Amino acid sequence: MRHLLPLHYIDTVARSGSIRRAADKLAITSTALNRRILAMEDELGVALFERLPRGVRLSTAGELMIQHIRSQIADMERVRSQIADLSGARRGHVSIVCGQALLPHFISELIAIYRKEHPAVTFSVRVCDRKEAIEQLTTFDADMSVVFEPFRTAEFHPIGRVEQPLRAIMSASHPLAAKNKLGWSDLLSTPVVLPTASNGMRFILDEAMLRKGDELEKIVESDNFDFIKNYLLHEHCISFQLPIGLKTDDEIVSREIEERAVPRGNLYVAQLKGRILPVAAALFANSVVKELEIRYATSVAAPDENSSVASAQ
Amino acid sequence: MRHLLPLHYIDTVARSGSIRRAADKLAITSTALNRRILAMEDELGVALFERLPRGVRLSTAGELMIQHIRSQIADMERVRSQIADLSGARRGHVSIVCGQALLPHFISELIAIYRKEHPAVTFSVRVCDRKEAIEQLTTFDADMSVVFEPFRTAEFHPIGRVEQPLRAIMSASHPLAAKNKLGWSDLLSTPVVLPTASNGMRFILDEAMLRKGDELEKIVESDNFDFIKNYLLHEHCISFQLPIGLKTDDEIVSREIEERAVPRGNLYVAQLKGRILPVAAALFANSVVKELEIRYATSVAAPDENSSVASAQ
DNA sequence: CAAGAGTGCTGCATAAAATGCATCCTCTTA
DNA sequence: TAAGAGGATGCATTTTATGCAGCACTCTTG
Repeated sequence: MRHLLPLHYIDTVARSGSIRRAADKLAITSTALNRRILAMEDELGVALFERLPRGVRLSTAGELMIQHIRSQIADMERVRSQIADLSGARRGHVSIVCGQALLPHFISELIAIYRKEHPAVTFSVRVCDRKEAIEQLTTFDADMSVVFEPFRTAEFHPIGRVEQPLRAIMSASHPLAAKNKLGWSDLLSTPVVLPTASNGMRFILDEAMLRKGDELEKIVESDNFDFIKNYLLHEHCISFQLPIGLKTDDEIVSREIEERAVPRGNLYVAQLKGRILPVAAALFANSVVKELEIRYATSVAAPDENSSVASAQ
Repeated sequence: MRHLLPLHYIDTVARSGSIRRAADKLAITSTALNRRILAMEDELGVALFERLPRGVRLSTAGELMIQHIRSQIADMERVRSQIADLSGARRGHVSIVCGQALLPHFISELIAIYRKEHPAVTFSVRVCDRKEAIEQLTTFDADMSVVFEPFRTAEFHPIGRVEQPLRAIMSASHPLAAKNKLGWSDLLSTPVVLPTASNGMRFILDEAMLRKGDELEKIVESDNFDFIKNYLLHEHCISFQLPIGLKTDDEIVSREIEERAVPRGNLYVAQLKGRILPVAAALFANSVVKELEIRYATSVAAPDENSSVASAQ
């Protein structure tokens, strides 16, 4: 879209932190880019960027402007998608961020199902922690997020929610594998491998420890679930996983944990508040919410705000 | 704003219904304008306009696009206003549509008060009926509306509401002026002058007549309140007005009407759903809502949806 | 039925704007 | 103190947009 080229330029500069770097990405000279920015600032009457010795940084006015710019670019994408929808072809792109537990089984399966019906829709999926999720939404880098115990701000707009208890995972040969349900004392009786602090499960566990006044015997910490899973095979210890992240596996087994020991957490599907998603993204978000409710709905499965995804007409 | 010139062009063509007419308004040749539209359609891959023998009309895709365009232009205005706000000067423009009753006293007074504090803010006020109000909002021609018994659609977002009973108005010498409160039979006993069908009061009155099964003796109909008011001085008849539209006046007096005869109606302050108003408009809208509640709040004065105007940070 | 007015569209010459190159100046950092 | 990275600027060049004249078409009108 030609008319929002200037906006795209500014966006790139803001992300790059330097006009020359942005110019490289945009495949134009820094001169041209620089002058477009000067022209825009001239029109507005204020500087959008503060000039620093090592580059540029958004000014306060720039912050206001960049939010407008990103929303306009995203909204144009929505319009394009709706227009494409008119001519029969349901095409478009869906950008998702999700927690690590969601990615390997749940999200991948749903994307495959969706793409079977709409082969013209492409996807990008990134893993991120509970704090990054909302950032990705506000910068319009992601259309939707599916995250366990996400940071919730004013811009965070939940469109679906299910509760997820933590389950203990361990090798089949671990002594605790003999029990069906583990209590707090069981968890204390064995070394544990924990996800890093940015993870939602870790958040729940840290709170549990604080409340109980006990510390789990943390021996290894990692932000990679595959690593954790493999480590359990080498030493007799346990770790944790959400039901949605589990896969039946002979070597690794999972056991229920008493709720009074470790409370359930919430898995949220969310979008940016006030945003109207492109057709494809809205449809996919709906399918995620629906599937979550079918598979994991507990007593109260309805989201706490508004269950309906902003419809795309 | 240079970058949304193409968008403004399309908007003008859509409003004008012809490329040549639009070109006149924009002070460019029809050639240039035509080519910009062709270029835009080429980029999108679909025609935004249907070519008719007597001009052009928005296609379905164009309808989608024009909504995006108008919201983009309006939102840029908001950003400009917020940026101006940063540098201390609170400037901007507020565009209001309101019912005829509101205009002469209430709105004019509030604008004067507001402008005393913010002299750099300009206003435009247009009178419109209950149906036009929502149209003006959706086309972004008005920032806010203050209308009695407006049409309510999905795009209509109330930010304030007060109830208003209808009052009977008549010359001081009219026989009914002797009574303090009029019933349905009183209204039937005298000829009446009615506002036209597009008016909210007329809507209430028509419903009352339908329910009662009686017809008021309608002798004159007009869409102009000044005319109606003057007519009351020439013939012994009555008409109707809202408390907010009344002014103490020796020649014309007003009398309460029993609620079971003619029910109260609602006066709404509203904006377009999902829109973030420019700073000045948001502030003025807030002042209108506040003032309405101070002056006319009944038992339940809170609006039925969300009382807070979308804040402008 | 024919003339006329109004419409969108196109080729070509011209005017305007954006771009790239070389360069300058400033500031940080090793 | 020298080197490097970064933003601004003058000037020639290329790209883009504009205006003029004219075409094909449709509907209105006398």
